[in-house]
Amino acid sequence: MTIKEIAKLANVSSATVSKILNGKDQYISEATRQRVLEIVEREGYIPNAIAKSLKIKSTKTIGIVIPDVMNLFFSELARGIEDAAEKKGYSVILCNSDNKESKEEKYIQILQEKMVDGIILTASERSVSKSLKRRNTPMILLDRDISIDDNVGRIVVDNEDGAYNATNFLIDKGCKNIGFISSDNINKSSGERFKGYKKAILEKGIEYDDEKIFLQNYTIETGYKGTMTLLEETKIDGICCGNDLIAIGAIKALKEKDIDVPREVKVIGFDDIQVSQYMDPPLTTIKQPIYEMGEEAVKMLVAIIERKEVNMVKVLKTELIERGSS
Amino acid sequence: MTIKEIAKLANVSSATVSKILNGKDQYISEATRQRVLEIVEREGYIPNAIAKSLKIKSTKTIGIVIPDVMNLFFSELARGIEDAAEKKGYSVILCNSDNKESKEEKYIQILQEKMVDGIILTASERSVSKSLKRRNTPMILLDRDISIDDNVGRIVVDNEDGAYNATNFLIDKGCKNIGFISSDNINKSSGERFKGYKKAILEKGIEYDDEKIFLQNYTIETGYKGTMTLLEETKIDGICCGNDLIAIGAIKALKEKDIDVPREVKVIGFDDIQVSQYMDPPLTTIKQPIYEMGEEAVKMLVAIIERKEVNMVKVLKTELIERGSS
DNA sequence: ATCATATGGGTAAACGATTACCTAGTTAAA
DNA sequence: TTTAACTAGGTAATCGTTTACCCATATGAT
Repeated sequence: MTIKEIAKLANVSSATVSKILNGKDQYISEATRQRVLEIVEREGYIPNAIAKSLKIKSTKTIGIVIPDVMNLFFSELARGIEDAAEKKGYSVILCNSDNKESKEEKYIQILQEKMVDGIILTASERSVSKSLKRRNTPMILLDRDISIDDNVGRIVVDNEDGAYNATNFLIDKGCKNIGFISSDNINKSSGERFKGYKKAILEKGIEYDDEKIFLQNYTIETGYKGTMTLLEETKIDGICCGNDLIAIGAIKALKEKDIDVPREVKVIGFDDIQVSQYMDPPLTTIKQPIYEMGEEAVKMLVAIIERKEVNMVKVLKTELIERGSS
Repeated sequence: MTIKEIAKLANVSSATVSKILNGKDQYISEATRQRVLEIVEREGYIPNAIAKSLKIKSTKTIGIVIPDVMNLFFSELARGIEDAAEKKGYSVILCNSDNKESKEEKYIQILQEKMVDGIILTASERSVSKSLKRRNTPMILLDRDISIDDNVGRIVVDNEDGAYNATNFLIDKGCKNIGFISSDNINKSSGERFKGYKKAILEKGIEYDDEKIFLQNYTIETGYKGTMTLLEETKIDGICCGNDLIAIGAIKALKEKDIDVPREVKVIGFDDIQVSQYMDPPLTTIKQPIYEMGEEAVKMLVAIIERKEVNMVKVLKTELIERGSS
């Protein structure tokens, strides 16, 4: 079923059908309008958006590249993006990069071939210089900022401030030996959180101690391993975690060692992913407005696509959520 | 940059460029091949897949419609799908239906307009009759089976068997008063799990008691509310939960009531979502091969797209994972 | 010497929409 | 009565590929 066949059935030209279907029916009589619409309905005609896209040079589709939808943080981002996109009439193509630059580049290439109107990228750890250059598709960097001078939008959170507040919170609760477990800081957000941690302890006159730092990945396993390592090598009464998954792993390790949380060791996370509140003890954490970040990314991207004036960087605030783990 | 411009730069016709780019270069000299490829590289030419799709009538894209990517179960499904799709050269468009038939129908319409090669649907609770009829896009029903006679593929798990095993496990552990909390059973999978539960207790001579049943949603809240309700109205020493989220809510409620899990009340979940093992106590559950289900859905779908012979229904097995909650 | 086949490419018609421009009749204004 | 403007459509080029054919020339077989 094509628009031509519909046109034939209705005894009009395909132009007329097209105009009716697109609401450009100012100069179409109500009679033919109804007739055409009825035939469209009766025949179950489905417009071919591919053909349309080819002509109008817009696919009403955006691509998102994230490390892994199974990670609660990214799935919430994805959800925020999809919801906002749907409201604006866009579909979203989902790509999981597994934090691998190769997959990331491959996906960005494919997305451009598919002529997406824009791309939202939560970058893997290293910069993706090649595919990002000579790109003409609008792009937003979400959460993970990478240093490229290119013309991209950015949605980030004040990571340093968040970690600073987290650490201060632990200090105020009486902690004197605070560990820091996070992703290794070639990635910018983790680096900023580390800075916030350091700033807080130094300000309060606590000595910085390399042995209290464990940097690996943003995973539960890292939290577990990191805590076990810190426990062996040094004395701690508080752990500032780079994200909630790490905090979950940390608590698991502490429990196994029969160390009471929060009495003996206090733990604070970062992100406030959905399950955090259901952990035992419920996680105290620095809440990122994850869903909202996704939404903001879409808003900025669509504004760029529509060639509106926009501020190319938006920094969102974090918020400390006190629960049971500290 | 179009193929024609590349052709002009290389002093060949666009047909030649197209053939080279698509590996149909049997009758192209190595010299021109190299020359064209170099120009393509130098100019950063990106093929327009939209134009290609229009011509070859295939978009190498599939659509997935799930209730909510933020739900761990569905995000794992989505990941399984995306990974398998990528291996087969397909991209995936992600749609969240929020369990609403209206959104579901809207998305299915859009996906068809975008000429996806196939659709994977985890249906919302009620049947989506209208948009599923007169469809000519291949479709797989994943996890949630709905009764349509139409020509669709199906990937399901043996839900009845899983719940049967779960309940039997609780009985073998000594439970005599087993509650059942799940989604209300207009949706088929929950209905089957309920049947498995009932079958198990009746077989062991335990009387069926309506008061021990609480059916609402597949959410943490339902688990919490359901447990509180059962605790008030009746006596229980075991809870068979329709999924892990419910189990998480149940444990939360039991802890609040200072009831020890698993000593006083044993809890078993269903799904084995990622975080289950990190709960306290770690969840005993009926593991569904979630990721694999996503993969299988893609395999079946691609087989249908490529017009291969396939069995239109695949039933996967569950497995009991014993952890700390029972 | 002739014919068949392999080699290296080019021409142009699709694919299914959109839309700038055209036509022709009707109304209204001058 | 002429003309401008509005109404209700139609024509056909175009978007960027792919691919069924077509056309040479070269090579080999008979």
